[in-house]
Amino acid sequence: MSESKSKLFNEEGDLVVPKAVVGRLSLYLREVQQLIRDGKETTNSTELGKLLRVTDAQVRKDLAYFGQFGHPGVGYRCQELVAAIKNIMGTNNTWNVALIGIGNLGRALLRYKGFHDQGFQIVSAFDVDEKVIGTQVEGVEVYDIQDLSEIVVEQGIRLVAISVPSHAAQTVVDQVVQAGIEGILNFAPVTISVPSKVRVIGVDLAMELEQLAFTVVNRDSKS
Amino acid sequence: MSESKSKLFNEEGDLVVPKAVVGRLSLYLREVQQLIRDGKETTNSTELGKLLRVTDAQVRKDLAYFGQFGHPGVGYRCQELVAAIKNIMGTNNTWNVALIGIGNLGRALLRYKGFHDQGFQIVSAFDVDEKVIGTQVEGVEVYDIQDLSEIVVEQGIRLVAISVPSHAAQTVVDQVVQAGIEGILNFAPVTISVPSKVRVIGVDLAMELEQLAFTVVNRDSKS
DNA sequence: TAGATTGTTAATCGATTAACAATC
DNA sequence: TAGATTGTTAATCGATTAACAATC
Repeated sequence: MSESKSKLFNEEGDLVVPKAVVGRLSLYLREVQQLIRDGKETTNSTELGKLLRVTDAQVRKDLAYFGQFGHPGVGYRCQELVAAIKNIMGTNNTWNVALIGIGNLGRALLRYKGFHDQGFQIVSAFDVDEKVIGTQVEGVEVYDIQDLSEIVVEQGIRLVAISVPSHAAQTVVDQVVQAGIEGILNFAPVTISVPSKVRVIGVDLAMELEQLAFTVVNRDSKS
Repeated sequence: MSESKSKLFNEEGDLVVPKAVVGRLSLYLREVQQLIRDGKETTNSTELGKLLRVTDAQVRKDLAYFGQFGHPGVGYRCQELVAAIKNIMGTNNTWNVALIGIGNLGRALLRYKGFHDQGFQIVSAFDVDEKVIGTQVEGVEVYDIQDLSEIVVEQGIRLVAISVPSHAAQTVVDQVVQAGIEGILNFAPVTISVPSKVRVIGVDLAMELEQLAFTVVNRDSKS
């Protein structure tokens, strides 16, 4: 029954949830996971609002886009809410991820422990450099990027992280798209072109510093 | 004369530019820099809009928050526009940045070439591990974090990047704030508390993958 | 039951877009 | 001059907030 997702989409098949809401959903998840570590059983929209610096109404509205997870008079049970948000984000099961580009950043990503806890596992790595192809980095095999299509199918990989030099990014993206990848996390500081069916999120580290510089230079009176 | 910035602030001293505009400003900068590399002398709001997938009206309005950089009938001269945006972002001069936490990610950030081009230089690194204190990584000296206040003054450092384990993040942040740092780029996947005068931008890599997973799972009909 | 807190509607606020006179 | 494109105003659209009946 295709009705199960009906609230998230309108008649034209467009996602009806504001993009900002999805961003906050990840933040709610992170905070509630922290509350659980702190030993809390339940939370509520006021508490979550304070943690994220949004209003309580915003918290309730954000969550209500996806269903009814709260208990009037009680609040939200932490474990329940975590399960619900993971379900929405699609991270209740682990995603196999491929890493493309074994430079400095790529190696750091391979060693990064934070992915696993949130349901992501880098299961294979790819490069063009013959010196690294065939080796293992952090227990992850490095393959020739030419073998991408094959390995992707073999290992059920739907997402890739790309950490190649900017000049190589579009070529790699084309290969990745060709291999049937559905989502790309792009660390190269360039805009890449993909068919509309493929999702892209770009992370530009220099740009983040730039945004920080702006907020420091154009500081206003309050937070 | 405090009138020079008057357009960006209202009577209460609050920044009057939508946050989303500042984000796009960095994207305009990146695109125009690319256009220059491609040999283009001028661009216009229609072209920039297509590159960023926003309307031409949005481009003109965004830039107009900060002044008049365009030439009716001509468009925007690329070099001029780059200079103008760098001026707005505060990156027309180089920022000295300190890196805190020399783990996997920290080392990758030290080696990352992309910062320099956008006006950022990591001039010193800090850790608590005696084994790395006193060594150099990529030509950058690693200091004891206890020496932070001293070095920060010495080297004119106003921004730091923090890549320490989550459990250490808040302690490090407190030290950083104590040392008079004005802006923090936080790679630890936790919310940190700072006085309102200090700016923070958080980069949570697992969260980015999570956002990507969401867009893949809840794919709508169009881009 | 009384108190707390949700989910949801209506009102408010802010951001985007369309349109066009001014300019080169 | 005719054509192109800006900067800006007004109209539209979308997101946030306030308020409250429903619920535990």
